[in-house]
Amino acid sequence: MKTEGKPHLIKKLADVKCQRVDGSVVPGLEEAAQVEHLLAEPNSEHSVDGVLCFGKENLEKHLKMEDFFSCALDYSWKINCGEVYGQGGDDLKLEILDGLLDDVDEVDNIQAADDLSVTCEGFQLDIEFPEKFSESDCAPHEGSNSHNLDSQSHAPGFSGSCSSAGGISESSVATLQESNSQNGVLRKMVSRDLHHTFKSKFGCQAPVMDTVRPTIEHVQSFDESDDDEKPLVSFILSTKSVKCSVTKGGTLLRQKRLRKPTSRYIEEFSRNSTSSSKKCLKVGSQGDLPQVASELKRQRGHLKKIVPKLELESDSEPFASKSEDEQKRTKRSRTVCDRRKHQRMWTLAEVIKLVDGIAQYGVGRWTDIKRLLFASSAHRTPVDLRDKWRNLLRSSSARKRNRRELQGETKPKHAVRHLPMPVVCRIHELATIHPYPMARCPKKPSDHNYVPLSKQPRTAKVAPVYSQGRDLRRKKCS
DNA sequence: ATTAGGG
DNA sequence: CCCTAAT
Repeated sequence: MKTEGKPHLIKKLADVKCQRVDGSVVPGLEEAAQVEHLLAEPNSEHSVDGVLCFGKENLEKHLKMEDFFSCALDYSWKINCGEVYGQGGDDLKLEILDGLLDDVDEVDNIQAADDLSVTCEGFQLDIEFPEKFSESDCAPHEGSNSHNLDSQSHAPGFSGSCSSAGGISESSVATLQESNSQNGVLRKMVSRDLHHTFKSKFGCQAPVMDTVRPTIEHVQSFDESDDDEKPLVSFILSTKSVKCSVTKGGTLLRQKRLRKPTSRYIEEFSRNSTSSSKKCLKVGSQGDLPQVASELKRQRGHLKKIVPKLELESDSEPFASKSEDEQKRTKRSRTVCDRRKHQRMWTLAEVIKLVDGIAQYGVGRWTDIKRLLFASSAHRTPVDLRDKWRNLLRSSSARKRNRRELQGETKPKHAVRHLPMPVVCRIHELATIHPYPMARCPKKPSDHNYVPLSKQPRTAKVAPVYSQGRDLRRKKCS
């Protein structure tokens, strides 16, 4: 805030508990200083006239602001204010204008926000139809909200509050009270009207200052954590947190917003940097690849933790859910893309190694196999090994079946591609020997005396008997 | 953290 | 190959 050169203001503010003076609030206001319309000029140790003129100059703006507020306050505030201005006593007028002077920066602040009108529309919509959040509302809302987000640094209290009526009234009230906190009469009036309108509107008591404050702080925290990209996402998140308001801390929100994209970006980044050329990956650059992988993994874990919370919060928030859907859609498409890029063919050597490892350590000890046999290949995670083994089993069984059923056929199409017979035999052997629940003894266990698999450290539960190779997809039966 | 299982 | 639930 432009505190310098306005000692009287400082004093005033100090009198009013300096609610806005602490640095936490500043971001928006500092930017407002750049708008520089107002408080520069009235610097002329404003006599009352100066104040008046100044106030009149900005009367329009003020009225606009009223419009803005009235959106949330059902116009009663506007009317009241107009009356006050039109017929009120001079004292009152002066006081109001004086208050306006102090507020002007804030008003301009709001004005400076690119699309006040849009914002107002958003508010109005929300206020007028709080009970029917229909799909049709969503699109315009999102549009307006993204605008809002662009301007949210200017008007912290307003962005992100459009979503729910409660949120709006809360932050609006907050802003109002903030901006009018220097003016006793105005303040009283405002709060009274606020309470009145709020009461008539929502049938309950208007929130008190104390309940309001956390919202503001929260919104601000949202502000500082905002990043340029994904305005929608950030908006939604902020909205959610505003909705569930006071209890939720800003840190959680930040985490949510930061983590999710980050993992994606990291993933993408690692893809782009590594998979641009496969050879490059296979030969070199393995030094930092594991780190990336582990990082990815870790973040995935975080993600897992965080996402459910997110879903919890999103209950019955129509356009939040919609945009979440959007998120999912984009995410899905991206992941599909990534998956393709990711894919690395299993070489025969790898398969053999895997089979060896399984024969050596047993099925299920994928981490061991990975650590001991695939230590050099960073891109094969234990899960990959397991997947590969699964596929091998499936394909081998399929091949056997094929062979048996259609003996005359030339080649079992894609059943097992290019796998040398010995390997397939080994796979089959292992498949019969090792207790991998799904694929074990796919055919007739009765006529086959399979080894009691005593050696296996990780003896799986007795597998249910499956009739066909397709049993891979079976649900587990009792 | 690791594994099983589904997609 | 990815994701998730279960352990």
